[in-house]
Amino acid sequence: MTDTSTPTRSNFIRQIIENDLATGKHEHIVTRFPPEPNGYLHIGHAKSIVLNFGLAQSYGGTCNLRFDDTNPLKEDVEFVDSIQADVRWLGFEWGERVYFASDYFEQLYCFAIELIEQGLAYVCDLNADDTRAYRGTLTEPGRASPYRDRAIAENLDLFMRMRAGEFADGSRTLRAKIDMESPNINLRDPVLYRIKHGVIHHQTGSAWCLYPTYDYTHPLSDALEGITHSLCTLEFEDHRPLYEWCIAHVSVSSTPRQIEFSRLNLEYTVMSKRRLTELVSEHLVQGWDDPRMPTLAGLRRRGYTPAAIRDFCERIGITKSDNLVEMALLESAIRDDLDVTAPRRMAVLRPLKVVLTNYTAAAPEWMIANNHPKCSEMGSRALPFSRELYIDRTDFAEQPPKDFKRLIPNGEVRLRNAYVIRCDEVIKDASGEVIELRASVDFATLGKNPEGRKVKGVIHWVAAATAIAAEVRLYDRLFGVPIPGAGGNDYRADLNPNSLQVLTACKVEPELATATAGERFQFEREGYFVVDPDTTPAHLVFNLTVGLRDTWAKS
RNA sequence: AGGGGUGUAGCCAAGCGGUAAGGCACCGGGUUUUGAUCCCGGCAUUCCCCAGGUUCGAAUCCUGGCACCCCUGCCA
Repeated sequence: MTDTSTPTRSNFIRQIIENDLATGKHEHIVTRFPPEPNGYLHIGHAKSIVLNFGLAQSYGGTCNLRFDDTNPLKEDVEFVDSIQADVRWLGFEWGERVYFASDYFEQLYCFAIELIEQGLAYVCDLNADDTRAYRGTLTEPGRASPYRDRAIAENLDLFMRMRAGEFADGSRTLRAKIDMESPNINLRDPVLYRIKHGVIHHQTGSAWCLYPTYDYTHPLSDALEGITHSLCTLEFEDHRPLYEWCIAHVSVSSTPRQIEFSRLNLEYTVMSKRRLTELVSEHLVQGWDDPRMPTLAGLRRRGYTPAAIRDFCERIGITKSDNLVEMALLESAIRDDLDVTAPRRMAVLRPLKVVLTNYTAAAPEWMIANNHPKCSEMGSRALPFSRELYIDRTDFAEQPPKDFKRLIPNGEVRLRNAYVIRCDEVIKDASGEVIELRASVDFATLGKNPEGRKVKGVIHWVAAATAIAAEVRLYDRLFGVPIPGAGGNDYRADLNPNSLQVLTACKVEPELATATAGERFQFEREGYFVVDPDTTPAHLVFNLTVGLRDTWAKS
């Protein structure tokens, strides 16, 4: 497993575990990450993964990967595969401990028989609508189902026949007999089993037409696996009494403890599986791995590193309070990682030609450029320099704003890793647009500062003749507002129309010719970029991971 | 007859009766051939949702309010 140990801060779950270990309640802990294979993992899942696997790691315990596959209608192997790939990518390994709740279907069925025999569960003939009507409301108690007091023998017979496929979908359920008047709606005789004919379960095929519900399956799966601490999100807090009820009334010896923490909310994105699925199926994005998506697949394609995502998860902490985390925190985590690991390169995103009129060398001159300003072990590379170059249009201004320190008419600027040049002439087309600059080189400025004056600006460039064409995809936040869909609006209306900007005429230094998908670089003065899988030998494509901090643009 | 949670700076978050950690953001200043990075400094001057109370002493304990979130799937 990747060394995922980072200086961890205390949180209430760690305190509970430390106490359980200190008092001898547990000798070692067992946690689990229990995704339902009905969608791709997102950054919110990463919080849970890092928590569960991280806890096991730091306390010498184990963490199981368990697919909570109790609803075959919504699930698919595509997702069991992508989930495993994503957890591995994040840096966690589960060894032999990958399980499926469906592995326990037979065992769960036996437990249900136990409940029936104890008079704690019954077959109910109410349909879905009637079940709802009998349940009561938030402020009114429910009423007992007319089938609640069925004889044990009849329940047993009916339940077996449910399994045998004698009854239609929705015609009967197995329900726990708890308390129809409980103020906690989850305890008003919750459904334990429902009938689903004709669906092919991705693991069990057509072996079953009876499927257990989450509320019944989850606690017992935890108990069967010997989970000590079952961590889930806040909305399951109300389910905890039912979780404990299930474990208490069947013959399992282990008693896992459910602990709830608050889910991650991130500004300018959506995290619900329903919405993410819609974005994909309605082609509002280009797929689960669209670089604008908060999915792990999307973040990976965007250029985020596993280490940065883990770091982010540590930074946000674990509590029970509602939260809305700023995008700046995620961006800070990836910048911190990439700043030390990404080799530097020069790439001109919006090329403007510059001709150096006093530069007459026929063959290119080779400049030496460090791959990293602080890490000499990352080496250096040779950069061709020649009479015709490209600089970025935004690095030249005829009418410079205050404190502009790039190139202006008759002004000087340092070409990074090369000479200081002076802009002598501005050439425009008929419409008045600047199409070329004529400049002259100060040959005395290679590797040293000019005498008697200070040149403040430094800009990047590429030599025209040897430049390589590239496509660069600039990404911005997927939504234009911090909380999409706030106030009951359709979240789709909040999509940011400018979340993707494709630049097709970029010029990059020749060193980048051999870059392969997944490689990350810092394009100096621009940001961090990753080579997109769409790249071919003939066509380079880079994705913007995150821009450099830009204190100039802010003011 | 409702129940379950949560409230510490712009955001995240430590704190667990002994006098408000840290990170992000922001604002200065220094270094710099990336307006990056890095470094230094500032950022809740009795304040922790509010009001009472207990105490030598409270963000921490008690009482009463207020605000926000979750729960009426045969979803998870």
